[in-house]
Amino acid sequence: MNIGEVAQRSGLPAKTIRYYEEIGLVAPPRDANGYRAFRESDLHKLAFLGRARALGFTIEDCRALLALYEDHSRASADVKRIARLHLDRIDEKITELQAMRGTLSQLIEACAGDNRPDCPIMEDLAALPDHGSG
Amino acid sequence: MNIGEVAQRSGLPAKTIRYYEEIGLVAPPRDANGYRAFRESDLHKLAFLGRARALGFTIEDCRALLALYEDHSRASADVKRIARLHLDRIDEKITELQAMRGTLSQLIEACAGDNRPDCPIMEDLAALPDHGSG
DNA sequence: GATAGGGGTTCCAGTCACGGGAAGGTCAAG
DNA sequence: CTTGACCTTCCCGTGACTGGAACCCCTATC
Repeated sequence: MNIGEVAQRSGLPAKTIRYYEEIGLVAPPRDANGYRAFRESDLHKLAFLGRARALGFTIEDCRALLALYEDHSRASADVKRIARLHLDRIDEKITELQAMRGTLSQLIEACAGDNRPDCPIMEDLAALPDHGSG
Repeated sequence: MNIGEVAQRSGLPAKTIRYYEEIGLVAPPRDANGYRAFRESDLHKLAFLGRARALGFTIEDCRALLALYEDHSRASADVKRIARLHLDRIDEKITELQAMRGTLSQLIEACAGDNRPDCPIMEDLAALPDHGSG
């Protein structure tokens, strides 16, 4: 398979596939003309990577997961641990975003949104940070 | 004020303040020795930027907000519009993360997490993408 | 054999919002 | 005069790609 076909079947852009080769996630052999010659196993790895990335795993997580994917004597506990750590990161991010969301939506609701300059959003942003002297 | 004091009072790292100068968000004059000489107004701008960034606004949003901050004949509607667009982006991100969270937590729950290789997480990741022929 | 097009290849630069660290100038205190 | 804390600029690295230039390969057509 050339890169175009693999791109189509894995759902990844050709650029991304080349990048994954560069960082050592896949290592397709080359044809005599220099073209990458992807095997079915490469396609499966790339599809795996695409799915893992879609779930938000970092590239380094993906590298670890791919190693476990290839390791038929793996322990599912290892997979689960990686997934759980990632879930924790996601929860942190969600919490952070929801905090922003809370503040923002309050401010937006309080803002008249008319042609006058007075604006609770501006007032909030303009507040100097607390130096907490107590 | 030198950069150290402004950093402390604004809560921003000196590095970040220099970066904000570089991209034109603040323009403190210089002392004879080449040191940046921040005015109170610069401090206020920087504190404003810090707060806006903490709410997740992009630098370009910040640039626009700062212009409105300085514009005493602004319309609060303009502020509100920027904030609302940002809120929409936050909501998108939250939705995306919650989708990941949903899939991941299901998979994690279904995974035995023992020393056997069988693992629903791996099975999910290994699925080839649908080519949707119908 | 020339040409057009649709593959493929490499390499370089840019993204976003900084952070780290080197190499060097400045200032107040002892 | 030295120490040490501050300040300066400059350049590289981050994560995970994306865009584009310049070039090669292969097939089909005239």
